[in-house]
Amino acid sequence: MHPQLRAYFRQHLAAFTDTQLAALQLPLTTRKLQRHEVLQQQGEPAHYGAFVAHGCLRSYVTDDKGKEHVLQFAPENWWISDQQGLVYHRPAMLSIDAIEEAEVVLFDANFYQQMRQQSPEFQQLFYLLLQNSMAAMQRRLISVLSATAEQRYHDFLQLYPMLAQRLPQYQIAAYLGITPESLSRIRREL
Amino acid sequence: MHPQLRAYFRQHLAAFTDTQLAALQLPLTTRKLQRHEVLQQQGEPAHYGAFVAHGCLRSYVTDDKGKEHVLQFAPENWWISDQQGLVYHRPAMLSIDAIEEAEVVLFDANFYQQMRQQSPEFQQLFYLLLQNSMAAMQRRLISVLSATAEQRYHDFLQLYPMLAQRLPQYQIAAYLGITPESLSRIRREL
DNA sequence: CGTGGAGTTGAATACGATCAACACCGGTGG
DNA sequence: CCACCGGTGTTGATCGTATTCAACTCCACG
Repeated sequence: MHPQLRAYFRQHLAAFTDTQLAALQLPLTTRKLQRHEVLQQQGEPAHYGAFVAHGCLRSYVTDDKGKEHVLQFAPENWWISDQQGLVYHRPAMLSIDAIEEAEVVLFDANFYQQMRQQSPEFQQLFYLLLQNSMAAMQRRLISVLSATAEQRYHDFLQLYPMLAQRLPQYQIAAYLGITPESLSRIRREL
Repeated sequence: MHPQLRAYFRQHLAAFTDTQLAALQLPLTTRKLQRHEVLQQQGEPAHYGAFVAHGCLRSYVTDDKGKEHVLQFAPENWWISDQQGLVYHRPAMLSIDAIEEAEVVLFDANFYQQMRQQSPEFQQLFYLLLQNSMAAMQRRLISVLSATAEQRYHDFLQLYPMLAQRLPQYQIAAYLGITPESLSRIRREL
């Protein structure tokens, strides 16, 4: 198992030692990604989800007008996948690619089941993760529905100051749901 | 247990008979709600989530300008709650009230734990439900980010034709993130 | 060098919000 | 039975925020 992932599990699963974790039989493969390399294409079968060991990925959709909308940024120690596509073996609704050169640990559709078999603690962990993503997405939906572009940008700066540094502006714009031009104008007022 | 809830579990949990379900010790209480009766106030401690036996509830937030934004409609056989508030014993981010006169089955913060103890099938069921809500919320976020008000309204009609009949227009507008006036104008073009 | 991606700026445009007035309808009480 | 009322929905005029399209700068990288 990738050391970064082992460390992650150690931190989130009290009941395991490094040795126990190393002994786990999980269907995981490590892979390096170039900048802009695509892990998954919207519309194609979803083969893998990923744990990001380092670098940064994003999930996004491309609408009919060709505009990209970012759903999630995934820097180190985040998980990213098209859950629905993986679980139900349906075409992915999301594309996933690397914003920076990255190293990821890939898992497939059986991963969740196999983890459950090895320990119910994993299931608990993944339930919590899902719950947190859900809460985050809820907050985001509310903010898109109720706040102006400027407020949303400031919220983003508050919430992810590191990402705001790291990411190109047009990616942030695609996350906030505004054009790069609008974001540029917002930033001018500072 | 409320017969509507028992029927629901029977449908979603293959392994249980009615007798077994009736024997389960779950902390559930049934309650009737008047139209507009508030089950939970944004900012106050989250005591209960609800399974809707009949009628229709909604969860929503009120922003600083006093505008309401609907997160979810919950007609018969839907679950509705402020997950985060319940689980982490934090103030609720959402308000929940009854759009129509309703009958609900309330559950508290321990519900999930107690269900797990009685059978892992419950955990599985709730994981799936959570996954589905997540997917729905994702689709909605994408549609708010990428589609016009008109497109979103048509999507809503497609997805929830029944609800569109049942609900007052201004509730639908609050769900779509537009004003009642705008929705009225959109409907004129038909 | 020079080429292309990222960011900025300006002018015109579009979409939805706001504000105000009014129509419609169901219920309540005189 | 009718008058009144509040809640819901409609319509019009105006306004504001963000988009679009185009041009231009800057800079990293070949």
